[in-house]
Amino acid sequence: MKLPAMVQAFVLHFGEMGSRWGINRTVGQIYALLFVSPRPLCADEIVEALGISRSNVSMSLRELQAWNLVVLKHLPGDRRDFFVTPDDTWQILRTLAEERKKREVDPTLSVLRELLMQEPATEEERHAQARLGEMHALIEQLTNWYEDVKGLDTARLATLLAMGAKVTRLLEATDKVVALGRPRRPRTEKPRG
Amino acid sequence: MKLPAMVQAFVLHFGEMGSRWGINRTVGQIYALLFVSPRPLCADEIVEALGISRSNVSMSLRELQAWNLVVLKHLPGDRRDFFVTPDDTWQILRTLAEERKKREVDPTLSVLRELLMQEPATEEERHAQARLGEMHALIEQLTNWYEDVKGLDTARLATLLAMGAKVTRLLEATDKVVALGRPRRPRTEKPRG
DNA sequence: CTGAATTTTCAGAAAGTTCTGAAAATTGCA
DNA sequence: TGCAATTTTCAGAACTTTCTGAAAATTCAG
Repeated sequence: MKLPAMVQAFVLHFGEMGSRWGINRTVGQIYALLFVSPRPLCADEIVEALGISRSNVSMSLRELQAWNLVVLKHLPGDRRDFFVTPDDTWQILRTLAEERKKREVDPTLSVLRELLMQEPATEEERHAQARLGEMHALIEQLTNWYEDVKGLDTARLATLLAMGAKVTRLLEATDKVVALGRPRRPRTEKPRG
Repeated sequence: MKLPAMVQAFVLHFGEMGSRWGINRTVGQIYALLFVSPRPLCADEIVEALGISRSNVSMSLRELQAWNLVVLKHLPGDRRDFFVTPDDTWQILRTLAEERKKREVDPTLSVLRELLMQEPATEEERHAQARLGEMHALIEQLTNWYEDVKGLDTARLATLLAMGAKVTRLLEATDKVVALGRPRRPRTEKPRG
């Protein structure tokens, strides 16, 4: 590795974190390297920069492509495959959230749903099922929120984040204002333009 | 294992997922077992139920306690340690979020901050630092949101989740209402990109 | 077509992690 | 105190994941 100190530190850290995030060390390092690189890199440059085997780079790049975290790029007059990370850092976050949900949440949700369909045979199973029901409800609330929010464009998402917990205060205030002006009615959803 | 079929299925699934979530198989299984159990279990009961070694149970329980995902409980007139998961499923979620943030986000944030303090020596480092700055800003926005929201009581948190993306519509509506009462000003932000 | 450049695959080596059994330490009762 | 019940520790066995080198496959210019 003959990288600038700053890049090196970042790459190594990302490798470490990679393990905690369920992507492996090499994959994390390659991602980090591409993320800070001012231009597309080809496999051999990555080999050179990280001091790992060519085959490892090849396999890790496949994995990153599968996760949509890097994309392949061809340079004119060069036969080799080059790679970059998407520019938009928010997009990276979205991708990551989506992939992790697919791998880490959806399977559990579907197992829970199946188990909740079953008739509990004993008191013990009845209790277990009730507990599973709680967990299912909770995960479903979270994923519904996520599905709802993930479609927002970046500006709105940023607004939402900036607002944070203040939203609930706003909601309460709005409720009161609405309550003042109107007799109570069941509210129907308005579709958005 | 001589568990009810439903419990067994859940326990095994959670074990599998455990690996994807960075906690290991046994830890996942023990957690799942305690989660659906109608009463506190002691180590030997867990050994019996899951068919794993006593020492493994002991170590895994330590880990779960460190994560605050199970708590120790003493039954009157019994010398053994018993274990339960906290009842409130939301609390479990909060704990999990907090622990994962500590392990998976905070270290990165602090490395990024350090690297951003440095003077870039080359053009390459300048570019890398700009990129790291983007990542830092993004993670910080997320953690700020999280810090803000995590203090909400469960009812408000549920409201917030239920509201989801509709919040931004509400915000825009509120902006307009507020705007009516005030002198017009040029807007910096364009709606709907 | 040929063959050099490049990428991919895969068996097994290396490294990392999880799990066990045996032994040590702790606890609290008599 | 002594002792049985219980929990903890830890070296190394078993298992899993990651990484490599060598070989196969693909690509494309001539």
